[in-house]
Amino acid sequence: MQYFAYSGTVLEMTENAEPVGRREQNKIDTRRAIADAAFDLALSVGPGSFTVDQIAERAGVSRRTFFNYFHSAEDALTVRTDGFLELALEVFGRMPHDEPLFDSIVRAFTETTRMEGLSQHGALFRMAGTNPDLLRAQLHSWERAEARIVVGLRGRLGADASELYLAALVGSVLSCTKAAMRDWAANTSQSAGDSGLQLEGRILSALTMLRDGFSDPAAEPDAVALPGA
Amino acid sequence: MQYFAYSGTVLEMTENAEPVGRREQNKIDTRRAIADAAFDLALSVGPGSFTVDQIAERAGVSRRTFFNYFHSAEDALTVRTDGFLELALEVFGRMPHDEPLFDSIVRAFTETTRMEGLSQHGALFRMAGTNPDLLRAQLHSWERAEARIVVGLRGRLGADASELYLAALVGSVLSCTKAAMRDWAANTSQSAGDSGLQLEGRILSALTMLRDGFSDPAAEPDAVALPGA
DNA sequence: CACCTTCGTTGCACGGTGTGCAATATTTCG
DNA sequence: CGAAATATTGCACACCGTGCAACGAAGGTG
Repeated sequence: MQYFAYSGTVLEMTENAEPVGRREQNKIDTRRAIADAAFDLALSVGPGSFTVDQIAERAGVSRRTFFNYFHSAEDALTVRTDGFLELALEVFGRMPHDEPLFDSIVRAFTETTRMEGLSQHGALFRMAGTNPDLLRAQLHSWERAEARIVVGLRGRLGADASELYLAALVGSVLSCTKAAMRDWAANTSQSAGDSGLQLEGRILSALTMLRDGFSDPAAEPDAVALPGA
Repeated sequence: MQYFAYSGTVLEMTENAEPVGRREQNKIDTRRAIADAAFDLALSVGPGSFTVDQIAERAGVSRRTFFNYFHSAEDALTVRTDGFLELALEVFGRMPHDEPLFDSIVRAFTETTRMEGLSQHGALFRMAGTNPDLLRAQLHSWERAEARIVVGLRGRLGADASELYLAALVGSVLSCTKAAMRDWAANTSQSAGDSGLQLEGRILSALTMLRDGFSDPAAEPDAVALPGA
């Protein structure tokens, strides 16, 4: 129950509401313990090479309890992806509404890259390359985020935007971010100290391409400066 | 073995190479029979509400043979999605290389909507909305297509384009197409005779938004004319 | 504190999944 | 035809995902 392999992850977003009882705190701890156990196992023996029983045992819960929290072993590995996207949406929500939309989007994602445990995301992306089930779980995670972001963006854009516009825009933005993260995960060693900056640059590049309608195939990935801060 | 519920699907693309022996033809038939059986069941009892054994029985093969062809029940339902995207890539490959890239992309997708069995795609999209596993399988299908299209596009653009540019562009194009198909599936009755045109219009709208960098949230979804033909 | 209510955890059972393996049936080719 | 190549099938087995009922730990009330 009290298993902590990676002390700091994205999960503490849910710990903000201060008056949290033992019950809720226990659930948060359990969820974290399971997610951490799953991630540890995925790192050590490889994704898809371990069973739910192993996760449960390592997390100190029963097999049945695992399924009370997650639908599958792969789902336990998308907690971090979910957290990243949830955080990005939250950051986006705090952007001033009079700022140009594109700048808000870019800043929401680039500032989110300064979160903790970024290197774990790289590992997850690389793992998804060799495990179809994990890839599907991650794609689903992005898909869920897409739906939430559409809702958030509709509030900002109002009734001017059609549903098709919203879906196409959000889908494209997330595709570009995904592409940036994949490129970053594939071409960055996990021990690079400045990997956060490398990711920021790639996200900015991809989103700038999007803003410009992909009119310049020869756009230099790293030749753009970051806006704001 | 000789089960044919839906006579015409996308699958006959693989039947072009004429000198096909008995062995190969049998495999194609079996694959089709399984896919059709799965689709029939999904339509009649709903996705996720039937077992692999039922598919196998309806297709006239053993349970074990089903797994020789597909990983899961949901995978058998992505055959049509795979076919659509494969066809789009093939059509794109036949576009003249001196045509503007954007026009080629739009034509590749809009012309692909004239394929047979289009209404089945609408049904699949709607089913994915109520079944997470099916949704994941479909997302995976689009993901695989993305990888193939990147390869095809790299050949056309040459070394000018960075990997990030390619991935972001293809991902965005597919996201827009996906958004168009979802919007179409959600807002079009399956019995509409002109549903193909409605889909074409939506794809053109979404891709036009993409080309313009999503600069106009108030873009009229249906106010654009189709290029070519 | 005692009591009761609420709710999270656990074990159990059961049907379904996905795959390795060996036997069998079918196609291909000399 | 006969042998090699390959597809299908049954079987076994580990694992998955969930309903259910029993148990136990918070939380509230007097």
